[in-house]
Amino acid sequence: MFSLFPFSVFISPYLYKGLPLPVIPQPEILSSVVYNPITVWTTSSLPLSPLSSDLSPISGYPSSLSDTSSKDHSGSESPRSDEDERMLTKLTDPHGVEAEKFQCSLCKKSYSTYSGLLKHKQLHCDAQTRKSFSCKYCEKEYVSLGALKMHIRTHTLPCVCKICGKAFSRPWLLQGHIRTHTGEKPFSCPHCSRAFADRSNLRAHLQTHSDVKKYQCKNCSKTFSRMSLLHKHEESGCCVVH
DNA sequence: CTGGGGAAGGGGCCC
DNA sequence: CGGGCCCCTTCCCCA
Repeated sequence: MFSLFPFSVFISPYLYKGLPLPVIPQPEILSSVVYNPITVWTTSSLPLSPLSSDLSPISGYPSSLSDTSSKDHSGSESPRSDEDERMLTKLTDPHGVEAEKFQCSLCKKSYSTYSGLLKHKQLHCDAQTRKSFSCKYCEKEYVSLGALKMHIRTHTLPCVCKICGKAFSRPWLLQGHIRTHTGEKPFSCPHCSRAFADRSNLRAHLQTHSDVKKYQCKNCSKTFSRMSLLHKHEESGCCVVH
């Protein structure tokens, strides 16, 4: 479904990623995407995220801005995993007699067809080996220990502000918080004099420079700069079927 | 009431 | 596996 949307008309996150300093792209670079957003979203047609990191870098921009160094989103993923390759390996005995061709890497059961193996994995092995990590502080569950540990930090709040004592789950949250004390605003709007302590807030601000807002009510076609404003609008009754 | 800014939370990805 | 950084989203407050 995502292929239906011309993502490239939006600000590419790659314009920001990987820059050593929070350098904001020059107006002439941003202008075509900031001032002329062609597409608006409705809540029913919204992609998971209009500025999703699945976006392709805007073609034609300098590579220094589209950043291919620190993060490679160029779609180098292989169509088939190593495990799949192993599963597809033909199993033959030392005498060359072909056995069942496809073997489960987990329980070693063999199947004559790949689809048979896939079915087995989906219904049996994968389900059995799928682990669940539960938080001891709440009822959340995660499929990986790392994700759980990350979540637990939201309970333990190990990062404490030395100035006011407020605690945060992650260092960069604390870092952002400290800016509220120092007044540091490293993210400047290229179109006005405003500056922001948070990059996301700058991104939201950039929408206010756009003539056409990208979040559109599917009923009255009114557009909004933020999804939250669209939600507010819809909840206020515009989209109620009379 | 609406729109915008400030602050913060949480998931995903890369190194 | 953990840290760092990315992103989007949400909540609150104010003009």
